[in-house]
Amino acid sequence: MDQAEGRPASGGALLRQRVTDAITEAAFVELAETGYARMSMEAVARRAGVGKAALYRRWPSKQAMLTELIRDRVTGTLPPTPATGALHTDLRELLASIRRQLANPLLARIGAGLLAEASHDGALAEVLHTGVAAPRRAAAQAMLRSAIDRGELPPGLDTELAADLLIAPLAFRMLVMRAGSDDEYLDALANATEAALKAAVAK
Amino acid sequence: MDQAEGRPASGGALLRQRVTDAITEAAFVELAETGYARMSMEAVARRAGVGKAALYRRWPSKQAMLTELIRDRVTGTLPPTPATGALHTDLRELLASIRRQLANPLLARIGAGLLAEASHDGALAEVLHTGVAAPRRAAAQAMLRSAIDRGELPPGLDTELAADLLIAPLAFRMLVMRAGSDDEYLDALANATEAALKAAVAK
Amino acid sequence: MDQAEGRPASGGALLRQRVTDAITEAAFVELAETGYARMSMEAVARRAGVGKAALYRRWPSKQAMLTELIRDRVTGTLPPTPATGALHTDLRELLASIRRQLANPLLARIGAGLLAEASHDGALAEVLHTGVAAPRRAAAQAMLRSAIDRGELPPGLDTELAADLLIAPLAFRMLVMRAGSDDEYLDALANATEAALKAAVAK
Amino acid sequence: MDQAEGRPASGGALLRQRVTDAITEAAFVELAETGYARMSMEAVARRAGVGKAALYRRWPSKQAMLTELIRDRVTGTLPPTPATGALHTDLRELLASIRRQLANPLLARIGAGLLAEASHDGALAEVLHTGVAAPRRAAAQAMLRSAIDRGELPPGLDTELAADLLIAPLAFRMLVMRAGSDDEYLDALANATEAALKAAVAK
DNA sequence: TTCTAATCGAGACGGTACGTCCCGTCTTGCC
DNA sequence: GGCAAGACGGGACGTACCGTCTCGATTAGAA
Repeated sequence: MDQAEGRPASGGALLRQRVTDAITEAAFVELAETGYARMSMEAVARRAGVGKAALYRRWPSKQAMLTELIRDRVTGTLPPTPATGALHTDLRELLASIRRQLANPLLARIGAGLLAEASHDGALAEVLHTGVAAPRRAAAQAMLRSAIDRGELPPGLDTELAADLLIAPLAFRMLVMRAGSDDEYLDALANATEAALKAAVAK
Repeated sequence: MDQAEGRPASGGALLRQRVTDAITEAAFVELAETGYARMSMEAVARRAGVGKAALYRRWPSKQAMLTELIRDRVTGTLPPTPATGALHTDLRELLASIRRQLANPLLARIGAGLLAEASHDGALAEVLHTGVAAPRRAAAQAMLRSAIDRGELPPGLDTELAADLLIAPLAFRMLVMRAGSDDEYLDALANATEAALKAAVAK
Repeated sequence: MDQAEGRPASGGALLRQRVTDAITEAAFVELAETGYARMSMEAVARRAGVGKAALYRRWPSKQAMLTELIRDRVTGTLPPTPATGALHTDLRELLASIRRQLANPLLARIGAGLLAEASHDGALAEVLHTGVAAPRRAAAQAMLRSAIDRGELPPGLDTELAADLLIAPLAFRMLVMRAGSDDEYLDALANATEAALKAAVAK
Repeated sequence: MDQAEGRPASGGALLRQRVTDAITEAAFVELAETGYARMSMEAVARRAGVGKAALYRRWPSKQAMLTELIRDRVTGTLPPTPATGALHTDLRELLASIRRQLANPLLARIGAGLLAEASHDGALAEVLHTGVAAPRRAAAQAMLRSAIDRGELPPGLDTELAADLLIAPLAFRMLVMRAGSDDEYLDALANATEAALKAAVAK
């Protein structure tokens, strides 16, 4: 799944970067146009001006290609963890950051398909979990720990639950309900979430 | 899309209920086994012991069939709105009810696929919104209004936001993160949500 | 294959003649329009304003229906055997008669299909042989016997061969080659055939 | 319809001869077993061990495939024109040659179907006319011209009519009547035909 | 610089599923 | 019981992709 580089072998040749790039580019365009499930390898190859074999030389299957492409695109673009020095402003900033990320048009088009595929494709599920969800949860939890250190939140805070409270309402609204959220909504949500966090102590 | 009943004037022939039932049954089994996107009409027909034409006589396409099947299965199974007389117990009961619904194994298998398909299929999106989401939100909001009437929540409550706070954390966790939730999680979540609701006043 | 009439049975009812007629009429129109092999029972029923079952109540299959229809239409329409009192004029008249029959537009459309079907359908082959070919050969042979009696042809004439010589050139030309034949052609053919017949003595 | 050879400019892929051969082989077996009209592309593909797409890559439809297959099989197998130096022996030899060709078991099975299809399919009609009928008529007419040059036939011979007289009786008997013909029949037919030819002068 | 082997574009390959049409049978309710 | 209408199981039609394979024509590392 990662043979896109390398091969110092004997008389051989390497997979050419230009080709890989053309495929990647074409694949994201196709993804955006037709969605995760409907995208066809033939269309990607055609758009990239490339033979189908060039795709299958790089990835063993359509799923694997998409999984890797998603991973590479999505990983490493983690926005900075808010650190304003106060829980309420940190919170408000985190919500704005989440909104910004979820408003990405590609994500809007293929996000749901990604989650659907992940139910059947362990590799993709893993990518999404460790590449997307985990770092964001970790950032949120770091933010919460700062607040605990500052005394803004009780030391007994259940950070697992707290991360859900922080992320879920906005993520669910945008990803699943496909509803928008204006600044007022975020303000109100920040207030409510702050209250929730203060009550989120483990038993 | 709903011609399974009704009479085209005179002398005509009706779609037979037994066949419709066999197809419906087979379709759900296939859905559970292979998921929303991978399911094949041929497999459904084969399993139902039916010709492919019997499917296409009822629905114009695979998408239409699935959309209608989902609608019929999912609509009308609305659990009762909690009405214990106290916000906290209502809340706890609603969370338990949501967990029960989301634990449905069929839903677990095809829920994500459904959401993915809905991004590209307006009819399905509509079905999911008006058939699934809207009644549940309405029930949650009715519950909240009772609490307002009893003075447990402020009259200025933003019920739109409040519904998100009620439903999203658990739904997101189970549907998207595919994580479980034990009774302790629900207890703690109920506490935190109650606090959030009390702070969820519109600006 | 012959149940189109009859059935004085117990409390039953008879197949209605009006329906049979409508089907027959429609079948010939469809035959003429789409040919023997392409004709569809659904189209016949539709055109006749009749249920498909009405067809299958009368005939066990598409082939059987066509076979019987062809038989009924084609049998009994035998033109009179020429008897002018002289071989040459008899001959010329017979050729004109053959040309007239083969110029039938329905025959032109479905004749070849009929022959093709007959290769795979013994019943149809039988119908065509005993209903169409045999009586015409018999008439030709009667004509030849008159000529022998008059001394215009030798008594040792091979009437089997002679019938081929009489019928085949024109029939092959029109039926298989789908070529026309004007009066001059028929005149010349009559001359040549007369010469051939005089030489057609069995060894 | 003929792209089985040739190169589409550069880098492309060719239809593989082995596959084409397997399909051709399978198609003729199926043709012989089930006839022209009943033959199915799925059965051909199955028997050839080939995907249906391999067929449709070569020919746009079932009809086109059969038309081309027939053309290729039937064209170029023209037997030599008799040239014994005497009309009577030429004639006898030509009849024997016709009998030999029409006794081909494949032809016996699908010949009629071919003619039937030709009524509805101009391409096939053309193939049969220019590929099968025309060269044979031309050969017969060449044979007749030699006889004229030798003085065995009158210079005013109507060669169009003469070709009919030569070919039709035997062809009609075998192809349409599906009757056999022994050597005695051919001897007698040769005698009669020779007499007919001598009388076949244009008006 | 020449050799040489893997990569390249193109697209054919065996398959599977799509949605359509027709076969011959069966079902429904009316006459 | 026949009738019109048309649903039924089945099977072939011709199309679109899947992932693999084949073909000459590059192309770049090793000699």
